[in-house]
Amino acid sequence: MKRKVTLKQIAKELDVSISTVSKSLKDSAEISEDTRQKVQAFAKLYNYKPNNIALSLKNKKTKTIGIIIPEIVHHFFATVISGVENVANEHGYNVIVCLSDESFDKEVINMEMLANGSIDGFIMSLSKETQQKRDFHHISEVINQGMPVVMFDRVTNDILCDKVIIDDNLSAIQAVQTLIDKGFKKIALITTVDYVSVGKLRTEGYLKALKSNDIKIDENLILKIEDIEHCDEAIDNLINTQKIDAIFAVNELFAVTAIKSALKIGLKIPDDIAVIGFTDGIISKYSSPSITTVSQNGIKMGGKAAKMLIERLESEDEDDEHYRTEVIETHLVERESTPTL
Amino acid sequence: MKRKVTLKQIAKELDVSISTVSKSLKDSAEISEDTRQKVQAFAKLYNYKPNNIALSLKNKKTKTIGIIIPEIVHHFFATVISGVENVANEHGYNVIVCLSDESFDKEVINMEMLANGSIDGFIMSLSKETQQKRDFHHISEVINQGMPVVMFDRVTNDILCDKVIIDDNLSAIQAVQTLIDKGFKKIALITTVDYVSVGKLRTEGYLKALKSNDIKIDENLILKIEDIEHCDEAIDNLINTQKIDAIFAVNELFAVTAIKSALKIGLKIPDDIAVIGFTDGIISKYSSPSITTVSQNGIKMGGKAAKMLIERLESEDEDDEHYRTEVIETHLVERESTPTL
DNA sequence: ACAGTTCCCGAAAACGTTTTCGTGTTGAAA
DNA sequence: TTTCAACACGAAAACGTTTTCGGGAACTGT
Repeated sequence: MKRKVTLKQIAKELDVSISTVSKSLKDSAEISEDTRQKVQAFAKLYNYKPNNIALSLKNKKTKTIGIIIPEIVHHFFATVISGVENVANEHGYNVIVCLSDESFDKEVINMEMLANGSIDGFIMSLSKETQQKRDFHHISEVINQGMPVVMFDRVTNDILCDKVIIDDNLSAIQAVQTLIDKGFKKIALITTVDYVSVGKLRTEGYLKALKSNDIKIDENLILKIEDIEHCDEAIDNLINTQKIDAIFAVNELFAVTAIKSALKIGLKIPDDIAVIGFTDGIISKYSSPSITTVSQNGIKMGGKAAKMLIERLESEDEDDEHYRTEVIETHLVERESTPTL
Repeated sequence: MKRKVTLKQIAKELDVSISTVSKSLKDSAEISEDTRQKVQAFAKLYNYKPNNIALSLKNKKTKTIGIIIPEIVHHFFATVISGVENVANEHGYNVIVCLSDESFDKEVINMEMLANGSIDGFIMSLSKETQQKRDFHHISEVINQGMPVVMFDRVTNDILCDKVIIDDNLSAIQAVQTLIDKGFKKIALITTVDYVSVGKLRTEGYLKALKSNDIKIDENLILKIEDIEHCDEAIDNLINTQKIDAIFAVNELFAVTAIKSALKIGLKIPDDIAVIGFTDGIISKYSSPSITTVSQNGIKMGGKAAKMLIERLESEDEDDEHYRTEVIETHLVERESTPTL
């Protein structure tokens, strides 16, 4: 076992100073051709690579991005990481991932851990609990210390920073409008509780779309899921008790559960019930029938977020207070769960 | 904006030495009650937190684990990360994630990047290309430098290190045996090319199961997928041209694709064709019909891998050459794609 | 009053870099 | 020969910690 070699060891071995070794490896003109070659050969032989930690300490830059997300097993978040990783790697950055598990406390702890020098900046999406409590002090604190933050998807207006989102409201309107255009009238909504920012916006979109088409809103057709683990029962109940011809679901889990529920009681999709979901993930694609969804390109979101963060990290003027909010465009991916006209 | 405060700044402010500050914060008995309190109060006021990078440099420990996986958008790998993250956090470790994108070069580059001090140890699963090339020098190099590595799922015998796997062979045998027990005779296999270690093992399991039941092997029923992106055509072809009554697929993508293909030509599942997949993921659960699979508990695998790595990192004798291979048990999750007896 | 403790604190090294500045040697020009 | 520049290299500081060691002051016991 040969441990990593350091400048000091090389210096000792070749009987020169540490500075000389360092400069030689950087091809500094200060060092004679002879010495340079000798040092470089030796370094190559022993496979010298500078120690990242020492560099980080010296440069006060870690070249590492911290990501904090609620869950990684959600396909959407996985794609975002993938997008971040890609762009980060291109720029020589690494990615350190922390999961909040939708818990406020874990989010705070993770942020504090990473904020003490481990990373150069954050990319994050709020946990449910954080959105519910509306407590963002941990984030503003980090920003105050001069560490840039980019929020995506689940964001808040209470924090001033760069953001990457989709237009949840408009996308929902368009999805519901599509259903209306296809002739559906009794459109149900399956959504989350209101404190989840994106759920709320999509719900508002649903309402707006109905209103602008003079369809009266039936509260019985609106299902707000509290407990995601047991959404089946609630959805079964909705489908069994209400007369509906279409469903707009704010995520793909609700959409696929609705489909399974409808199939279970012998309904035909899309003939008896049409379904549009949100977040174009793996479930929608491989469900039978496959599900029409509003695509929410996680790779693009992650990539954009990484780009914004890195630009800020490498920009000249440190504290540019001009924050941007990028809106990623969405589009409807039409599949088997909606009829073709 | 108030930047992070350091020991030096506190020392200057209170007109004591850096050592005194450091010791005070550690409640050292060396420092008088008075001074300690004064320092601690000041530190609290300014929210002092020690700089992780400096600590890493000093302690030669980063308290960070590096994960290298082929893809993060595969649900299985996401669950593994989740498992690692959980255990890691419990022990005060962070997790840095790198994706190889199934590419040998990216795997090597990522390992080299992280190996230069950024992390204390690796948890990894081999990329396809690496398995094909059978070139593992980057891994043995890292191990040689004294950095522990734990491999999971896609492992190799060419490297001596801790490993976490499932018994792919046995699990496949059991799955196929289940199909046989349920009365199926014409069982097709949809698998990967042979250089993917787990695919090969599962294929062997299929063959063994058939042999031990005196069912003769029909090469026409064995489909080896080269190009995963376009597996549809190949699978369509298999189902359309061969008389089969059951399918064993080595992953859930193949399984769900087979189901969609069968449904397309009007076959009933599980009556006309039964299907068992591998890797109990989100697709199998939410497919219609839902898919019977061999569960491959990623959370548990990741957790186990993290535990093994941390144990090694924190063990007394550095280079304990006694490597272990943990086998995570699997079980068949029976769903709608197989008939109940 | 003197030695021996005890108490409290600071200096300095160490981790591995990079970089600034200083210095000794050489050679050439005056 | 003297002077000065060019050249080649080393010392040291800096990043932020922790920890060992040494030493001055005060106190104890004779």
